[in-house]
Amino acid sequence: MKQEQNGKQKRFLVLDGSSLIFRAFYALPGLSDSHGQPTGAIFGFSNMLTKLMAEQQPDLMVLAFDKSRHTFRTERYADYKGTRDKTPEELLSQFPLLREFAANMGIPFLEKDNYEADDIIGTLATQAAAKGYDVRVITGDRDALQLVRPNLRVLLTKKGISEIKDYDTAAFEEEYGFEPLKLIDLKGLMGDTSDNIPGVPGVGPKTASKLLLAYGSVENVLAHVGEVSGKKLKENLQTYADQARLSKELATIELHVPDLTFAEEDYRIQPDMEKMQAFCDDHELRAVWRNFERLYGPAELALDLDGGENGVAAQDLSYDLWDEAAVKTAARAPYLAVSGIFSGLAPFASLEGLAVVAGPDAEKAGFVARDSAAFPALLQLLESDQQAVVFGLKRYDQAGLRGQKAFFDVELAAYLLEPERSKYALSELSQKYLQEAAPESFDDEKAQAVWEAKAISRLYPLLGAKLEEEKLTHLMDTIELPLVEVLAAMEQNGVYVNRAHLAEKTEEVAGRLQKIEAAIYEMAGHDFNLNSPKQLGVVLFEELGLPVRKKTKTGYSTNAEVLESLRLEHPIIEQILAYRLWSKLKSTYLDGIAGLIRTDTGRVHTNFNQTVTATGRLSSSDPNLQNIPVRTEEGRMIRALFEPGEGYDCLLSADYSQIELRLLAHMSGDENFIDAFKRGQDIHARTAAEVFGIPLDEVTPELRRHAKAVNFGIVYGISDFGLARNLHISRKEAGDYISRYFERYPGVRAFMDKVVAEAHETGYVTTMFGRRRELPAIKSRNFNQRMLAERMAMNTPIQGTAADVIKLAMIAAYRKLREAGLKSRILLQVHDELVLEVRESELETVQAILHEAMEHVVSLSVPLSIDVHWGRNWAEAK
DNA sequence: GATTTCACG
DNA sequence: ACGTACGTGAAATCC
Repeated sequence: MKQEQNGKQKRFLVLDGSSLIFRAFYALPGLSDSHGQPTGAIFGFSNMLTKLMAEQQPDLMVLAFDKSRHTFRTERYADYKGTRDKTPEELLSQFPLLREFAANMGIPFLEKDNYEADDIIGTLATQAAAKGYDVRVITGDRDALQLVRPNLRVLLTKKGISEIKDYDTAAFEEEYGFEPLKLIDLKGLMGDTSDNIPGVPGVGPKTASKLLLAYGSVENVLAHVGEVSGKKLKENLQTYADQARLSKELATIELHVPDLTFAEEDYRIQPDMEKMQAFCDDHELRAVWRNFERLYGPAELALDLDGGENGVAAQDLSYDLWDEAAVKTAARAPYLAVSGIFSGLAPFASLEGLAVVAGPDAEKAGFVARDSAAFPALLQLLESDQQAVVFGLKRYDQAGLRGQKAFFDVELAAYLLEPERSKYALSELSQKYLQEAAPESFDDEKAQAVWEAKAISRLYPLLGAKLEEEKLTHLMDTIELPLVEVLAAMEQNGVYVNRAHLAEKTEEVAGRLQKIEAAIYEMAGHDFNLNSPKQLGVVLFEELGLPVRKKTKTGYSTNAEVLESLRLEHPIIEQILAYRLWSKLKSTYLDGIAGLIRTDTGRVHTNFNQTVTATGRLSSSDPNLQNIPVRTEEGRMIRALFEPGEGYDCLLSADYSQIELRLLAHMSGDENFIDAFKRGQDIHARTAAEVFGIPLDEVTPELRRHAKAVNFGIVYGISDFGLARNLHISRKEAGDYISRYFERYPGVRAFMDKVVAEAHETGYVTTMFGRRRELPAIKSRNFNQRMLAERMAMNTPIQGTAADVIKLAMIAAYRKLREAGLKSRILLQVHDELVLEVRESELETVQAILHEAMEHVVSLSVPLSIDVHWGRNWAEAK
């Protein structure tokens, strides 16, 4: 079953020198050697290179560079890459060094008049791939993805240069949904601002993808322009047809650069160790030399081609095709580690097959394809009480394996153990917990699933034991695992958005923006890019001479707070604030959401991410439906676009009243605080009365506002500085507020002190339900970092407990709605609020269920209470 | 990719 | 002396 792949296939690494050196230059601060020669870029670049060579073990290499700005593309279109600034001198001066470095390494350094690095890369890489070499293009430029094909993968540098994403055809298609070569059609339609390729006005990535999905190419879109829906779109496609063709041409990498032929002998790596050492000595690149030595010197890594101890050893990814008897045998295993192959666009999914490893000491992995006779038997087994373990349970749920109690999820386990990690890829968990790296690539998706199932089968006992040790098992079993089913359903439900209404609003806002823009340019005396804080800064603070209130690390600050303070200084400010407001609404909400309405369901299906936040909250993305505007009248019109879908009558919102402060009252046990909530008082007014020493009925709105800010401050981990800044009062006054607050609520002070002290002792804090967050910075000698950690120590137990509570309430509400046989269902969670789609006839019952589920899900020393509102859209449900 | 800005709880 | 409120995600610019 195992294929002998790449056994003798030689590996050719093709580097986009221009792209990588730019990345290296901007990633590293201005290093220089003692002669004053800047060396940051060369340092970063050579480190990257040696690392890459150690990992990739290439046989052949080449470095390609742009020669000059003038190319056959600028010939065709003078403005091509016309927005690029000129290369900084500190970088230019490093190019001769780079040539020298490449020469010493024995790596060919190629540049061609009239062509870009991309074209050299395209020409050599495709020739070599056609000849059967294992070709890998390394670049930071996404354009190169169009080259992906059999034998040719593109490794895209992300996040500076340290992280790399590997694209083969399958990976590309998974992300983009079409074949790599179609990337040029995509650019033809949408253009590319960074290269100044115009594209077709009004066509962004969403529209372009849609058009390509329907018609396949720019030419075919233009040929069928009559069928395209949307009047404006059709018009633009007709008017800008030539521009679209030109854009595609500009985006196409040339694969036939003249006088350039791939021949193996020209690209063998032949380093000159002596020259290399002299070079590194000369420019004080000690770390580079060390890496280089490790690579070619004492010969450890260099000889480690076929593995050894560091995880590159070929792993056994063979498997048996299971029949029903094999499935039956597997049922006797203590658990089944499972990894699925899915199809379908999230949040909808189908299982195409499952790789299975039966328990910790299975002899061999099994594979069961969807069409095999054993598949139903395996599904049945997984739906029984058989313990099953997966990575990323939600997707399985969405593929139909729903409502099972005997599932465990290693991704969720890793999240509970380390909620601050940014990623929980199985490969990383394997590296960290099993000290075993994932293979660089897999022969096919079955081999990958087999590897995953094996990794899961070994991670499960390990992570399970760690959860026990950290007392996180209960949280896992009662909150995170049961919640998966609820989130899976919410994502599939989606929310209906009124498209017609949305389109109208978009037009309206576009018109408004144009007027504001014109007024601003008029006042400024010239056009500029209003979306650029940098250009705006020049206009406001240099040309108009307005006073500078605040600076960012790169220039003048132009945020709303600063602009607000300049309101009376110049009429342009008012307009800029208006522009910011409307352009935010248009780009993020109107255009952003329009692009994510699914044509098959007519609804938007957000992702509810369960392993993102450090505190235990959920997050929402693509689109984020947890930050839909509500605070301003203009913003609420966005909210009004969300309506009940067919078969439903209203949207209902149920939000907790002051849940964080109530939890603080309970957890701190402060009697005064608890008393306020038990009496059902307005907590901010009561706080004002306490802090300012006046009777409750003499609290003015202004005093209440100040007290409210103090309450917020307490939850965030109070500091006089922050409070002063928020209320525009002096730091001393803010300090007085805080000390009077703590005098009146001594239990709160004691609680905060205790939490911080515990964090210092143990290095972590916990919520009421045992969720934990490590705070290593609390021991930092850096004052700022330590203070930040202390504020996190105060905030996390409160925010995290609130997250625990609403998660429990969601599970309870979901179950009760189902048990009652209701059609009404939960659509969204916004941290302290649930949004449901409700039938009028069920309104009473739904409310009763929510009160019960949300208010009585835990028993505290203060009552929990919710406010419920409903209406014909989300804005009315307030 | 990093930075800035701004939307939410 | 230090110089920030806690937790998120998305869009845009400039590199």
